[in-house]
Amino acid sequence: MEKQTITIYDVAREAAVSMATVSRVVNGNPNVKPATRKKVLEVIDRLDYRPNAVARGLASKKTTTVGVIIPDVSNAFFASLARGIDDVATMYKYNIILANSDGDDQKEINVLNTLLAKQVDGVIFMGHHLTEEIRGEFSRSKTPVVLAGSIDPDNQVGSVNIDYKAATKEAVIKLAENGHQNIAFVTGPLVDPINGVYRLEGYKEGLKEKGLAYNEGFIFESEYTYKAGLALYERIKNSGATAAFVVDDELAVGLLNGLQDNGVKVPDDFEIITSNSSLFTEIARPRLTSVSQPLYDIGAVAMRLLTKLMNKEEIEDKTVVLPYRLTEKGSTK
Amino acid sequence: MEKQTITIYDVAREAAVSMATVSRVVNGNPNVKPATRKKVLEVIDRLDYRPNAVARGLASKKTTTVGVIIPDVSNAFFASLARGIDDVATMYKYNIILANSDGDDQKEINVLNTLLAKQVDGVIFMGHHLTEEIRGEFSRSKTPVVLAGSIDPDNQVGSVNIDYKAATKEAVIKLAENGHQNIAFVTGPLVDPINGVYRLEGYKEGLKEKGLAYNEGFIFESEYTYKAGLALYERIKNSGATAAFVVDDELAVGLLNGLQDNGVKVPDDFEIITSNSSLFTEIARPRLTSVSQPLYDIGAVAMRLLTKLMNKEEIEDKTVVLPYRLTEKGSTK
DNA sequence: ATGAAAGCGCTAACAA
DNA sequence: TTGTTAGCGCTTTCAT
Repeated sequence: MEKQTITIYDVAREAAVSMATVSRVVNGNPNVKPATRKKVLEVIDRLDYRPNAVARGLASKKTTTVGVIIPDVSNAFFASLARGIDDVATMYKYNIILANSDGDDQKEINVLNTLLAKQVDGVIFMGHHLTEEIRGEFSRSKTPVVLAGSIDPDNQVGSVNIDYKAATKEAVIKLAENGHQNIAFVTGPLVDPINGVYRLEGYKEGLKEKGLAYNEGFIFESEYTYKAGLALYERIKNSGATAAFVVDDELAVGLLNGLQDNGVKVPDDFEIITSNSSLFTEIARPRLTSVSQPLYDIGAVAMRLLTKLMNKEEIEDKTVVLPYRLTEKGSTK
Repeated sequence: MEKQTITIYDVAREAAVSMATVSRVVNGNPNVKPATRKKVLEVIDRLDYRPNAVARGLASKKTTTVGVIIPDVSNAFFASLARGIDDVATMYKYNIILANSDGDDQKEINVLNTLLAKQVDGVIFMGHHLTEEIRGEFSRSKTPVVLAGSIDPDNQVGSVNIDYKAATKEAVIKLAENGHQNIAFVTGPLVDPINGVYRLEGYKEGLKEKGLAYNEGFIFESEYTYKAGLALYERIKNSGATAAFVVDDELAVGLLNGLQDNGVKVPDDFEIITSNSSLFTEIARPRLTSVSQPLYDIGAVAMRLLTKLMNKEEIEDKTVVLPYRLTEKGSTK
């Protein structure tokens, strides 16, 4: 025969109190006489009672779980964000349902719908490009949403990012000041406004500030992979570029190895600035100069913001911009 | 005023059928007249009805979510497993609650309990060392558990791994055959039976097979971090070792860089075989020869096994051993 | 093929 | 301080 599950009713009976009282002690409600509380706790312990969170969720309309939509956990960039999210979630007694989307529009929609069906109290979204459709879903549902490392062009939902434009501008200026005239912009998909709008603007402004002309031939759109970076060597070399700002570390390490495997000296013959200061930037030889984004913190702050939203607290500004730094290592002079 | 949530009851009323019928069409039960089904679907569409998974979970005692306990998502090794898990979970209509434990015994227990409270249908556990306490919790609850990349000494729960002993033995033999007499075993915590029992045995057997003596001075226990690897250089050099088998890629790259930064040529003066064939082994120069563990597959197979357990299917063998390969790259001759 | 009705285990008024 | 009693939204017998 099946092991019978212990319910709040069993505890109430054994402790000779009402369910309401048991519920109160379980939930730490102060309106319980210490003696009663003690008695109830004793029974709970004796029966090994574990409150059923699903029943609680149905009754209270709160699940204490949040949905996290991530392109790919096995990507170091997003994994760092995810870790920050989970740590803060745990801190506030939430759990996260983690769902990979591969950045695919349809998967994002599907997964969002199943998360909402599961009554998550909030959603953290990471993705490259917010489609109209998903933004529609966001605004249609009353579940709070926060973007982590992703941008909503018109700030309907909360978001946490760095100032991509300023960071890129600073990096480009540095390369220009090191004497480079031909600076490549090695980027991920330009449909992502982080690349196609903010970073690209920063790149152009940086050039302009140093009196350099913008030239489309120096824009290299690519996947965010090591292999793509390796493969880029040939094209970049042919373009005549002598330095590059790269938006992703895997990509940058690929480019670095592509250059070095072909006898190009870094930083002597070619300088590189990359973007996330991940472990890759430490491992590479030379180590890569990089824009340091506080990835963990972006996740952590996004989750913290979400707790406030879920709590219906007043928010000063739902659009958070975290600081970045330019960390100089060995791939620049 | 609040937007009223649409329930199954609303749909039933509008469609002039019973809740039971609506439930049947939502769940694809064939016992519904096509005309009725059509009518109901129409209303569902019109009202934009979304079934509440929490209510469903309470009524059906199934949540279609599984708990995943992971030491650290931002570790590339575990992230790969997690990705495999999620992909298969999605395939079988499950979601995963992902919880980081840092390999901390107490956190593991806590998180397991909250997962069980949330009525997950199953649990996938990744961790270095199964404490008695957590094994007790596993056997006490009737929720199925599968270990991914972790070993249960007495196979109470399901698990998916590679043959660590054979892999290590093979690697050590290869190093011995390349002429090395002093082969270091660079390992993570030996309390983890994967290291302290299986790999260590493989190491010893490999030495024995090649007529080499075992010497404790060649065992280096370390954290799984790049920094720890870098720091190991000095000790390993002083030990007189001229080759190393390393159980973790980050650690191995650290050691590699430590050696090379100090002028030791790899593989000419020192050979290295590492263990996970992660991207790090590609990025390093020279690229690292490695035991290739199918990380994604370990996760995927673990999740697949869990679906069978949750489904109460008969399992031939709950202890799955996946194949590994020794992939030769540049850090061996 | 369809409906009625009893839960699932808990929270949250409201009363007392 | 404690108890009574409706639900929360759905699934699932059991009838019909």
